[in-house]
Amino acid sequence: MRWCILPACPDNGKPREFQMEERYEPAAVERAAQHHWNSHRSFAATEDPARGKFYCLSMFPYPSGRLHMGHVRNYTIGDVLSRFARMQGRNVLQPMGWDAFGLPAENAAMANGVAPAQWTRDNIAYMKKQLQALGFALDWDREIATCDPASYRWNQWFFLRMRESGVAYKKTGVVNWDPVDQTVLANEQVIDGRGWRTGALVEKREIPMYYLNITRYADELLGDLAQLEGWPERVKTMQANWIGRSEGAEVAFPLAEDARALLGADTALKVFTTRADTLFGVTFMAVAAEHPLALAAGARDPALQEFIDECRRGSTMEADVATMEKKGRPTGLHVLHPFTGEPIEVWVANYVLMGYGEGAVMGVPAHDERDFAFASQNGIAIRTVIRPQDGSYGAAVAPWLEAYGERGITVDSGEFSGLESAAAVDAIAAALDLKGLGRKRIQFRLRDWGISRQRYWGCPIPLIHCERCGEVPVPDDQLPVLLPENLVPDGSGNPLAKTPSFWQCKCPTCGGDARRETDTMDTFVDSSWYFLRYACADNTRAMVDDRVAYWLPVDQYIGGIEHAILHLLYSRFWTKVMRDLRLVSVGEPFSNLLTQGMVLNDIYSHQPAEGRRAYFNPLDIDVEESDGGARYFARREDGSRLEVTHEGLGTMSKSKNNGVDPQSLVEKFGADTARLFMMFTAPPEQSLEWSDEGVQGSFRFIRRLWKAVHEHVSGGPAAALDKAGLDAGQKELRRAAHQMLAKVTDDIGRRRTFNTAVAAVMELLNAVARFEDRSAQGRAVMQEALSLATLALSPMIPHVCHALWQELGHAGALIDHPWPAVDAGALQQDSMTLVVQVNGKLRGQITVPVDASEDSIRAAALAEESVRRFIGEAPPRKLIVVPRKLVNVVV
RNA sequence: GCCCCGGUGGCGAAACCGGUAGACGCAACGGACUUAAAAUCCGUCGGCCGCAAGGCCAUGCCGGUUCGAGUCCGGCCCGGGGCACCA
Repeated sequence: MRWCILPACPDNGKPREFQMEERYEPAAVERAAQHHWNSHRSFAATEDPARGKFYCLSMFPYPSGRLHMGHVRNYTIGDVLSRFARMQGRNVLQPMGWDAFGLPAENAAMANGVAPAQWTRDNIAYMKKQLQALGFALDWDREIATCDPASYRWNQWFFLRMRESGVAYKKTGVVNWDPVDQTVLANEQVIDGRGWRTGALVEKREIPMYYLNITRYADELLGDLAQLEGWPERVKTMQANWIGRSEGAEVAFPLAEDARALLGADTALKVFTTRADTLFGVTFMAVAAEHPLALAAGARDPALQEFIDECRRGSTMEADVATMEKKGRPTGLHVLHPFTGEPIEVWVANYVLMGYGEGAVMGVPAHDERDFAFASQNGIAIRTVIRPQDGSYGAAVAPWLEAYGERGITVDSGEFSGLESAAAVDAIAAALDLKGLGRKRIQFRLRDWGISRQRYWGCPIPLIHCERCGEVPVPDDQLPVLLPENLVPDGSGNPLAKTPSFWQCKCPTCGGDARRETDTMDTFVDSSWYFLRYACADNTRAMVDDRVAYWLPVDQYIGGIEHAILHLLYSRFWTKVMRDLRLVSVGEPFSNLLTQGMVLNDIYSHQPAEGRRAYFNPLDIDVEESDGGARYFARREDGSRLEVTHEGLGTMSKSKNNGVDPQSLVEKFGADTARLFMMFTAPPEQSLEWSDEGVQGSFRFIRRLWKAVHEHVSGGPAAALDKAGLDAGQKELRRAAHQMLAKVTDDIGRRRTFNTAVAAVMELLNAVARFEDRSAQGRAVMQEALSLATLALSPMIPHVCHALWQELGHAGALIDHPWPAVDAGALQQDSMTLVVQVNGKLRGQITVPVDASEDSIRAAALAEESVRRFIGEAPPRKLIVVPRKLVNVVV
């Protein structure tokens, strides 16, 4: 360690926080910078109506134990944008908190016997230290953890308001049931249709649950997407498809004699269809296994009942349902065609879901691919009732052709024959309406949001069940319903249901013995409004206050693309409900959205003959290449090796054991290197495949920057810059510096491509290294270039820039310095280089004055030697001049 | 299965509105410095042909539009995300 000779500081008499060393020592640099920010409370945000606010929000983490690279990437992006906005004069709020309820805490409890509360709070403490070490410009005064009663009491309070307004209601829903553990399983806990701990075949079970009526807002959630100009198009497309508005018709098929005998005379089998024009092609009906008609038929037919039971096994996941073999059984019951009165047999099919639409569909094999497959497999008639406009096929026969599904002209459809599809839909719907058997209707794919969870580590639903009074809300003045924090789940059901001290209570209405609700809320509830709470985190008397009106909407939201649908849709919905209950004034919570790509890593696993699949960290894998491909071996703690399967790439997660802990990176290279690496490696929206290499390069760059400043300042203070008196070389470096600044300003501010911003500063630093002019003006230009580089990099690597700024002799801390302005004069050039093509192929270059006329450019291009060689004697057929870019000679 | 996104040198990437493909960095290789190593600095670095000048090929695959396509259109293959109880 060596001390250098310090240059005098021109106008800064303040003592140095440390002496500049020749070597870059990240630990000392980061300690000093963080000390400055903390002691000046640089990031504590206060409401100031006079200043333009900038609410910059990153999705809060689940406190899983340690930060992972996805967090570092996410929070560095947010920090760069926050610090950039701050330098541009905005009043910035960048808060942080913890999505602290959820399943992993219960899993950890089962594995280690630690109470979820303790585990969660320990994790929060550790991860908070990690976040602080990374130097994020966060206002920690507003920190919230969703497992704190101060936070979740407002979930409960607002749930009761939603219940009063009818947004929250109760109905039955389907869950995964593990018959051995007697417990409800999350989809994640169902593997190949079996419970992850017991291996037992999972059953579907219907239980009462609370729902939020998000479908009431479906139209608005869809329509308002158009306002969200600051959202990525792909996210809006995904949400629009998820909401899935479709225009169609509801059709009621009256029950035939056989079905009426079982179900009563008044009922009809209702379906929704977007293809009412194919109504005369219906040759069967399919209902879900849980449909009343199926249940009634099953009761008198043991073979059918067996099939219904089979349908009830397996998972509730749509991906499973969609990929499983399509099966069906006839019920022997019939419904009547609404126009012809012809009997149509009703089938039970495993691909029809009770939760979708009416739980029943009409089968038109000739014009629907899935119905076609089902009919072919089960020997059901196929009746063509649509002819394409060009008459390109006669009857629909195997194999299925795309054309069968297209719209056209109706045929063999009674009085509705000969109509174009759209007209046929209108005519048929109108006729159905007259008969009272149907009407046009809009159907959404979106389903209501079930929020009940039969789990411990979540927000208790504030209801009391009384035998006399029914379901009674917990009075507001008794909120919050506190979650006991000392329970340890064992995997067999909800511990709350086994804890009488929790559920035993008195009815608030009659005072008699009553039972408290033991279900807790989906954790998506917590994340649907946490961003509002940051604005007023210390308010113990109300969910929101005036400060919410100041900060909302969020100006920039940053988070993983995996949240493109559920979390973002639920938050939009929740905000609209709060608006309708007059708690907030905005209808959309997030003005601008940046969806960060996932950080991916290899996944290695081993499936033992019995028990759970084990995952191994990529760091513990040896790869052996051979002719037949690669084999993978996991090194185990006892020194043995186990051959494992490479499952491919996947998002870094605890469950796949493929996370990379940023801690070692920070300890070895410092926070700035970790931040720079994440920003430089890929553009933020793109997924990033992890690799250890490359980190060195980021560290090396910071060290080169440090060295360049050190060498410069050791030459003493620089003279004042005389812009008009520069020579060509000085002008060139100055132009490079301002070009860099223009690019970085645009890349951070508009394009949000931090990788190219870093590359631009690297290029400038390469030019600085080549610049050997040590004259007074040479050093003045150098001083400006290094100062601009420091400012430009400061949102990304704030610690080292804090130190370098002082070294460059500037008064005041960098954190309080505004973003610099580009000097247009520095960018001016006399000549420019144009590319010359012949028939679109690059053949040469010409250099012309910037103000050259098009004619002189044409002449110069044609005179260029290699162009003449390629065009030969032939006169050019066409000359294309693209201003400031190129000339293309076409022969 | 359905919806969304991506695929460019050995690797991460750049090319912003259809106009020089590979900026910037990593790795590798050659050299300088060093007793040595590290660090640092200089140079080479898509493929093929050529002594060179230069030419040809090349942005997952096949086809199209255009004076000109990594970029636009159609079809396919592969990878990733989501699919409502992981968060």
